[in-house]
Amino acid sequence: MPNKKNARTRHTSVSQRRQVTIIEVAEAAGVSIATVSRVMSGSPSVRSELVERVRRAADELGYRPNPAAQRLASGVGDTIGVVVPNLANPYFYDVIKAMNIAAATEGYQMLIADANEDPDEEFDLSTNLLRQVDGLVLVSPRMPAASLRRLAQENVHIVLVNRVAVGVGLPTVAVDNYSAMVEICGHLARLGHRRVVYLAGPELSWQNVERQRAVEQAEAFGLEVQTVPAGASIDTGHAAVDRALELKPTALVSFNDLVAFGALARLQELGVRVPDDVSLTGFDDIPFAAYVSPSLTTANSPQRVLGQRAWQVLHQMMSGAEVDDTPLVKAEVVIRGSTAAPTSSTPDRLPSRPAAGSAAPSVH
Amino acid sequence: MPNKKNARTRHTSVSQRRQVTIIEVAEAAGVSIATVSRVMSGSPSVRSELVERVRRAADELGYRPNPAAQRLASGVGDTIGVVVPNLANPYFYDVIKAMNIAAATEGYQMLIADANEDPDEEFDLSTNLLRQVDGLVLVSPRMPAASLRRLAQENVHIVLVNRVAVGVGLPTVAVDNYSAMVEICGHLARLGHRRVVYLAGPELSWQNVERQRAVEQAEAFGLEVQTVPAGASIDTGHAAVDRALELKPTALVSFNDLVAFGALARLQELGVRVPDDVSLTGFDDIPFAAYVSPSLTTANSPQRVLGQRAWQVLHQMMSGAEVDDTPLVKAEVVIRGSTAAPTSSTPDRLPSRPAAGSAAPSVH
DNA sequence: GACGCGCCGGGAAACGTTTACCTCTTGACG
DNA sequence: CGTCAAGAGGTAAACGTTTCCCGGCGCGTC
Repeated sequence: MPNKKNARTRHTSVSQRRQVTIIEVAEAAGVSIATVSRVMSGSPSVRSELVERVRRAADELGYRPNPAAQRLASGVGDTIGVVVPNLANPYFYDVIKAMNIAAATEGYQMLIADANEDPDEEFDLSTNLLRQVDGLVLVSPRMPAASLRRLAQENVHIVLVNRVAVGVGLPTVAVDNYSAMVEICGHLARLGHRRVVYLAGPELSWQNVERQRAVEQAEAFGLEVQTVPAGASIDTGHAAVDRALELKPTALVSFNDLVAFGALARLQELGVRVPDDVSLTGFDDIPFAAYVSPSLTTANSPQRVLGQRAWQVLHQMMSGAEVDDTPLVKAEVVIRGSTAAPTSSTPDRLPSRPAAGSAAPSVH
Repeated sequence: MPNKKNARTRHTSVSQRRQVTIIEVAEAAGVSIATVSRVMSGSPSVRSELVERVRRAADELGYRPNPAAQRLASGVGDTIGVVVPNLANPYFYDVIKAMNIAAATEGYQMLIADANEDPDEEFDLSTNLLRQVDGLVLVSPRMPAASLRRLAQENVHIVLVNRVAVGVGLPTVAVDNYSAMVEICGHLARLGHRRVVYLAGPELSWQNVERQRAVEQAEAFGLEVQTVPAGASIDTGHAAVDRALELKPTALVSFNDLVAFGALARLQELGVRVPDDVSLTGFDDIPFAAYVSPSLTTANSPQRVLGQRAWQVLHQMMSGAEVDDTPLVKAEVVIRGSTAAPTSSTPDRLPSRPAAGSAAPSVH
């Protein structure tokens, strides 16, 4: 048995100390397990002397109740599930974080699942989670309304974040995407933009539908709008730019900040200046939107508020309370450096950087 | 009973359909519950005819095993726990995401806890999680070695990410912070920097200790190093700049990218140009480091690799296998726009912009 | 001084699985 | 033709709680 050249330290099996159960505590304290259970759950109907004795016994033995047994016996637990389309998107983290803080305060934990932008996986994950949590939060779910409806019939409390689904009967907490996007378009129109390309998000995303609807509505402002699919991430935003530029826009309206970042990177690679040659907007105002260069004009989607409200609503439901239907949360447009008036009349994207004057040759 | 002015839609209680249990399936299929259990867990010792019958019955009834009962009876589950210092730090996103993908492939779920940079909370959360998961991943834990040792004695498999703790006996997956930071310092020294301030991370962070050790070692390069505490987030980085500038450095070496972002913002507020007046470096290379302006010189800490390896190691432990001690993962230094040679000889940080005017008041 | 009512606390039945153990059947082999 | 082994599947005992139900006891009331 030649010893391997690779040093291995044996991190072998765990110590097999058996778990301390309620029975041992009961024996140590000289009471019945019922009493121990009562003490642990703070029932008022135990003499304080016994409470004391049980507490001490539990401490000394290092007793900690078995959550699986508790859940099985009582039917309730202390865990909520969260399903998000993509764990790499900072937008969701702020929502999750806020929700987690709120939930943790109340003693709840979070089981998190990443659906990878796949509606089917999303549904499957939700279905699985259903069985082991007391409540479920679906953040920006992409699954069809029919799927949502099926979930709604299950034996769990569910709240939707950033997805308004009519006729499904699930309480919802969402941002007013439409108004904010209209405002962004208004801003661009006022700057004098005419040809705009919308870098569209996931087709099945409600937020995308809303934002796109807003952009298209902006033709009322005299904007000429075209759409190019661009996903929801940096990569996909990056990849969409070339097609978008073929449409010779003066401004790029991105589905979200990530897409805008990707677009920005690609534009810079191409030598297209922002906002000089083309303006660029994002959506969400993730913490980094202020730090890119140029800083991003975007809409501040209040993730914290969403997270908190989502928990609030879920908690109400779990407590059997009637739930207020929360109105859409306003998103505030924040104007930064990535938008400006278009330079020439009919600006053609031309990477060439003529001296200092930037007289781009007019094409088309 | 005046009706409220606020429209409320009653999202009342959940439908009280009782759960379908294994017993009903057994009855429907005309077999014992043992057989159902065997079929569900894919035991080979069941006639295929029965398998078929049970499957059909289960499907028709919509049977899904109760996870709590399974866990209680079998002693194992399909959940791992993850504790991170701060869910809002993008560095962790990719680690978590990679880990989640790997784990999900194997049918495992993730219970996530955010310790809020608090070592005590970290320990408590870990202790809680212990009881309900099959494995635990502690990402960049700040808790003292003694606490880790206590956790190590518990009845669960634990792996540490980015925390090397000797004498604790916990397998570890970590980045070679030291070498990368030495390299960063070398880069600065080569550029001609002499006075450097290290914007230090959390004192209890192993990564900070390593990085700081590297920076201090850089005095061998002729660097004069001073340290200012700066936390791990944008805010704290922002707040630390003023104190750092009092030391009149030509370069700021940040604990991580977030701190660097905060510092950058503050520097810009103060009119201090980067890298002209002062150079700035980060660490981690989070996805946004390339997009700030100036883009950030930093070290690429391979989060994906860490996440994958962490799962790998944990999985090995859970399967009872012996675990390879993984070597430190290399972090690659990536040089971008935020570092340059210091301007004058003995550069007093002077925000003043010689050419274009703007003589900022010299602060002490 | 008996009776009844609250409070406490114990006994034991769930909760829904997994799995050890046992029985029965069937086929092979001597 | 008898014996034995192997395979299939059923019975029931865990797993560790919660909680229903009930008995005992002390005290107030008539």
